[in-house]
Amino acid sequence: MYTLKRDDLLGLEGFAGKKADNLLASIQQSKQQPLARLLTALGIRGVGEVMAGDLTRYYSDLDQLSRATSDDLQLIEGVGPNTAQAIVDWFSRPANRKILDKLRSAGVWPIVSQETTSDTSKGNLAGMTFVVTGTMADFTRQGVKEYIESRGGKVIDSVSKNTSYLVLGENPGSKAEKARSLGIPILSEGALRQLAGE
DNA sequence: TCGCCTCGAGTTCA
DNA sequence: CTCGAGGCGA
Repeated sequence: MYTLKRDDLLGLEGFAGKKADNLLASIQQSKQQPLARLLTALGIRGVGEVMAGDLTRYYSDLDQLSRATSDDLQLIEGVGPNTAQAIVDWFSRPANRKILDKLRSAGVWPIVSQETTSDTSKGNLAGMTFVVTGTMADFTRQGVKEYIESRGGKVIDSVSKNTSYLVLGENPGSKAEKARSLGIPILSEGALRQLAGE
């Protein structure tokens, strides 16, 4: 694999020393993403953001995961025969093994990340589950999620009777209706902050 | 068999 | 962002 050199950049217009250094540093930085993030990007059927996070709690790098059998995987909460098989199949494909080789030789080989063990025992929202619908004024969706999770709450994306609160924004979808019919308490953005103790 | 939850793809809007 | 499909656990 060809590795971009600092001198390559210096030949380009507009790339004086500092800018070149910044770019190279930025590229290096991009290789330091959490394992769960890379796992999601592999495109294994049934493995999205949440599943990937769960998997990294049991397997701390791709080598370990690639050696897992279907039975091993099914011991994990939320992983059944179907998903387990999809994972085993993915790692058995020669084309995918090549991808892994390339990642490894490019230095993209994350091990388990710092995050995710967000202990749910702390924070004002501990033990509560939230569903967010509509658009928030002061938050991006990711932002609301982080806000809630950092205070011990959990964010899921469909309303059920287990949902503690529905956080309602502008232009809500069908979730608002469902929450109402289930008698789920509805929170405005401000009410959420209040509940969180702001 | 059913309800809950995640995934994944389609839509809409700035 | 929404919403339907389908996997998983009970």
